[in-house]
Order: sequence, then structure tokens, then C-alpha cells
Amino acid sequence: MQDHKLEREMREVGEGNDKLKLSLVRLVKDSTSDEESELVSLSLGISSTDKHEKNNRTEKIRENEDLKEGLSLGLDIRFDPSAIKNHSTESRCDGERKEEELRVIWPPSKVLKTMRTWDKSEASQHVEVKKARVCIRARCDTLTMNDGCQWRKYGQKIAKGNPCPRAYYRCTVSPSCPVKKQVQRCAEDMSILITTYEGTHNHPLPTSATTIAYTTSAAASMLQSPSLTTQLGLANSDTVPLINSSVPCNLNALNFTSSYHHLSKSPHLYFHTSSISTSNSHPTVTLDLTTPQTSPHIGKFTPSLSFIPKYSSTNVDSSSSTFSPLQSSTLYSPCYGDYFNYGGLITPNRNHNGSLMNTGKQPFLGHPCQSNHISNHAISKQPLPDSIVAATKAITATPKFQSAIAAALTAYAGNGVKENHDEAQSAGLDLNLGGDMAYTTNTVYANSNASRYKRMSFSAPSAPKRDSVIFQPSHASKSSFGSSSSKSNLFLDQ
DNA sequence: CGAGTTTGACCTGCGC
DNA sequence: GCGCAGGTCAAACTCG
Repeated sequence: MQDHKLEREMREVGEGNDKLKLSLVRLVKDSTSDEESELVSLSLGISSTDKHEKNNRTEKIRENEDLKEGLSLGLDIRFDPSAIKNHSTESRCDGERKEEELRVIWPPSKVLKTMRTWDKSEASQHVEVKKARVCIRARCDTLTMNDGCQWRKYGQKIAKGNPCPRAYYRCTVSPSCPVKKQVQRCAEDMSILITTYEGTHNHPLPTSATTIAYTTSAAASMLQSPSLTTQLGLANSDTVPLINSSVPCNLNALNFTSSYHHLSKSPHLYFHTSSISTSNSHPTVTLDLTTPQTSPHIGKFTPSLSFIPKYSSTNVDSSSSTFSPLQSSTLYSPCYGDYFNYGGLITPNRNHNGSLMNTGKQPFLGHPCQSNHISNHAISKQPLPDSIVAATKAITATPKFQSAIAAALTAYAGNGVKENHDEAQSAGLDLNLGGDMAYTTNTVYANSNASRYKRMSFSAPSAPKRDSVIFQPSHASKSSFGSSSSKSNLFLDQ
């Protein structure tokens, strides 16, 4: 009976991707409303008119449509000193005002120049917002991280102190989009890819891109938080590690939408290995995703816990309405399998949105540091190993897996999101981003009418030890997972 | 031929 | 003012 219900829910989720997305957003909103009284909240471009919309079907439909089109998210920081000033003190009961207040927008770089005459006394009190950046360090074997956006390389330069060239990319989703990013390998550890985002997308994003947008936006917003920077005592050239720091800030978006509830329950965010730097007139939030999650605060919350997908090969085949990892051509990536499973896509020789990069026959002439990367042809034409297919089937056929997925999804997308949400919380359930996020993003891909996303998918040569599913409750003391497991951790290794 | 990359030249900010 | 370094431009090039 119970299993039957779970299976039905699984199918519903498979068929109703939009439903899940809607549910997730509703979940986000619920969480936001729960915490906004005590936290500096980040709307991150998501409307928070939660109290009104519950009974407003029109609003839901519109919201759902917004999701289909992709959210307009980015490192949005509205350059409004007064707004910043009032940011943490004003009442947030008015959803519209909150949205307007919090969806801050970065000025284009050229506008920034003209803003440098802005009241410097004001600027000295707060972290300078004009060139705030979000830097993400992650182990990645590919040229770049696939963040769902469309980028065009416009320059490459050898930076001082690093033999690896720094590549400059510009967002090309919209011709006027000011967002840029820099990609560079870490000099100390070539396996670490450092991606720095700067600017605000002024266009709707593919939903897959909203993931990183959430993160960067949240981080950048945190950077803008006067309260936070005051607490940290940030000054120029300061770099403040947030490890073990009990700085209360609501970085909900960092957790992406999937595990949002988790943060909502933990007003204090403990960065595992992140820092804020305000040096070089570039206030920068660094999210270090290269360190194993052994934080002593693991019992509380470590954003990277939810940030790091452990179930890397998740994929949803909407056509067959089954939840089947590796079923499509979207496969494990050595990069995103570890840290950024934005749909399980990697683009070793493509740009970040899958359009051809360094197209075709042109040999890769980059720096030797990059030469060890897998070539496009070597990967993209590699057939899916039978072992992976077999593993996939084995995984998906495992009752534990199905139960776990179903239970987890039920908590998010089942009837009565809030109730299930609370149940999941009470059960200590942390639907780890690995499964959840991959599901979300792959849902997008599965439903996307943009063929370019489908073209992005390709087969990786192997997926060593990555085809495991780990649903890891964040509160170790709590137990019970779904209906089939009494253990707090459920590991479904193949 | 269009899209995208490469790469040397150029621009800009900053410290001395 | 000068030099350095980061960042950007744009012509040349490759590829499908």
C-alpha cells in the first residue's frame, strides 16, 4: 500500500516536473516567511508573496510560467544605499516591497565608473558593492564548470603568480547582459577550478542556470549585508574565513531550492570553507567546495553539504516517467559529479551552455595546464559503458532507492508541500542535493524545448564510484527516512 | 558564412 | 610619471 503510493508519487513527479518546480518554489517561500522575522532575507528574485498566493491560483500559474522561462537571477545587488541601510531593519511583511528591496541589481561596469563618486563615507561603512564578486573553487577536470549559462570567451591572460591562464567569459544569453566570469586553475592544485562571477544577468535564465545564480546571488547579497560585514569587522584587504564563524546570515539560496527548508531551520549559517575578501576593490565571496565535508558543525548546517551533490548521475526521463539515473545521455561528470551536478553535464570542449567551444577541428592550444583535459571528441563520442548502464538499472531497480527517492520527493513535491516539508524536517531528512538538485535540473533538461540543452549531454567514459546515492540527513541524531529505512543515512551503493 | 576561439595590442587602475 | 598587472578589444583564424 505504502509502496504503491510511493510509486505513484514517483510517477507523478516524473510526469509533473513543473509541479515539482512549483512545489520547490512554494517551499522556498514558506521557508522564507518562517524566517524573515529574524533574518536578513534574500529573495533572490523569487517573489515572496507567499501569504497571498496560497489562495491565488492565478499567481501560481504565473509563477509556474516563470519557472518554465527561467528565473531572472544573478548577482543582483541594487545599488541603493538607502535600501541597503534599511535592508535589515524594515518590516518584510509586504511581499512586494521585500522583493523590490532584496532583488538588488548590479550596475553595469560602465555605470560603475560613474558611481565612483558616490558618497565615499557611505561606501566606507559598507563593503563596496560596485565590483563584488563571487568566487567558487571546485575540483573540476573539465575546462569550465557548466553553470547553465551561455558564455563566450573574450580573452585569456596569464595572471601573475599562476602559470595557468585566466580565461575571460561574457554571458551571451542576452547581448546586453553584463555578467562576466573568469575561469582559472588553481596554481597550487591544478585540479581545482576557480570560477569568479561578476555582474547581474538582465535576462531570464535557464532554470539550470538559476542554481549557480542562487548561489552567487546569495553570496553576493551576503557580501552586501551591512550587518554581516559589520560583525565581521571587514575592512579593506580583509579576508575573513567563515569557517566556524557563527555569523548569522540567511544564505538560503546557497542551499539551492532543494534543501531550502534546511536553512530555514538553521538561521545560523556555518560556512565550511568560505571566506569574504574585500581586497583589491573587489569584495569577493569565496565558496570553497574543494574540502571534504568534515565540519564540526555538520550537525548544524554546512552549505556545502547540500551544495555538493553526492548522487551525481541522477537523471529524469520525463518521457518514460521513471526516475532513472543515466538513462539519458546526461551522465556523470568528473567535475559535477563531485561538486556541480548542474544536470550532470560537462562540457570539456564546449562553452558553458553546451554550444561549441573551440569548435571542432581546432586543436586546443591553451596553456599546458589545460592540456590534460579530456578532449571533446574523446568524451562526447565515447559510448556509454555497459557497466554504468547496468549500474543504473541496478540502482533504479533497488527498492531502497525507489523508496528513498519517493520519500524524499514526497517531502518536497507531494500533496501539501508544507506538511510534507515539515515531516521531512522532523524526520531529519536532508534530501541531499546530489539527488534532489540533479533531479530538478534534469527535469529542466528533460522538458526543455531548447535543443541546445539536450545537445549538452554526453557520455563520460567512466563513473568510478559515482553511481551511488547518498541521502544524508544532516542531523545525525535523528532517524527514520521515509518509510523504508530506520537509519539516518541511506547509502545505496551499487 | 556564421559562430566561436585565439592572441597580441591596447586600455585602465594602482602603487611607487 | 612610470611601470606593472588586470582586464578588454578586435583582427585573424578555425570549424561545421
